[in-house]
Amino acid sequence: MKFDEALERLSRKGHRITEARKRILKATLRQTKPFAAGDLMSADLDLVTIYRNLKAFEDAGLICRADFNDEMARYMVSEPGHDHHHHHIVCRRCQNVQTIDGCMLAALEKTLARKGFKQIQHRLEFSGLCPKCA
Amino acid sequence: MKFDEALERLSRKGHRITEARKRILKATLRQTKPFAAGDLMSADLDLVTIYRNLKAFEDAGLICRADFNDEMARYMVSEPGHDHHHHHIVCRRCQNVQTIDGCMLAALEKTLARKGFKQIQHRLEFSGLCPKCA
DNA sequence: TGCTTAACGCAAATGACTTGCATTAAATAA
DNA sequence: TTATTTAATGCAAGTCATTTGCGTTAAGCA
Repeated sequence: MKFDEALERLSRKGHRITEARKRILKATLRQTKPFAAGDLMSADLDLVTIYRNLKAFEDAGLICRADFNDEMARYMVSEPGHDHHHHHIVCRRCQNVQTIDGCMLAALEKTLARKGFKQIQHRLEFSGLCPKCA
Repeated sequence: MKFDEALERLSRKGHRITEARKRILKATLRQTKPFAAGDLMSADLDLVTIYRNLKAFEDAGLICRADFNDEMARYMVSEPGHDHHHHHIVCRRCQNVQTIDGCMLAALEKTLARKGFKQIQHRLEFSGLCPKCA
């Protein structure tokens, strides 16, 4: 995701482009792993402003939440072109993320649908040691 | 899970059988949906004691955590005989849970392993409207 | 260039959960 | 059975991520 495209998307959603927002956006786009609000912290930014901006970024589709099992919300920068349904594998050591394209759960959802379930959704996250860390 | 078997398992793990523990255990075994600590609250029980007991129950394998996306920990009573790997589908309306036996993700994990990932794990939760609620 | 209102930053609140500590009472040994 | 040990309890207070209130600042439009 490029900085200018991100600004454009924010604008289009009616969010103002402020200095703080630009700084937080830059820090966000710099992230290569799932990150938490605290990871964006810097001396000249209020944490509250970071939280509010993460909400705006999520609203504009710049980032998406991907909680793991720890106690805080994690986000990942959305890659345009990956807007469709997909899953991730996160390295438990280096936290790097790879996208797993395609999803083989349609068959199972169909089975559940046959049993009478409606509006089925799923959340699936893989973790492991990535090739570098293994 | 039967009350007496649960007590037995707690004992075997070195946990004492106290009055408060028995009361919390009874309330726990009464749950049919994923429940949170607060769901076990009652006038004569301290929330702290509930938290500590949930930890003991988890340790003894009586319950297991199954977080959904909300802000608190959820637990489900373990059914003996379902100790193997499986997933759940939770109704987004009535919160009822059904077990999905078997897991079709082995193939995908194999693909990931072929790419060099090690010690792969996954977390998968389905949600939807159950036949009754649909 | 002035107006409206979103966004900011500070302080304080929230809510789930944990920790410290003195007291009580299981489980075990005597 | 009784004494002993130490886990479990209950209260108060503390964490920690996140949210809310509010007065002030400034973005973006008229």
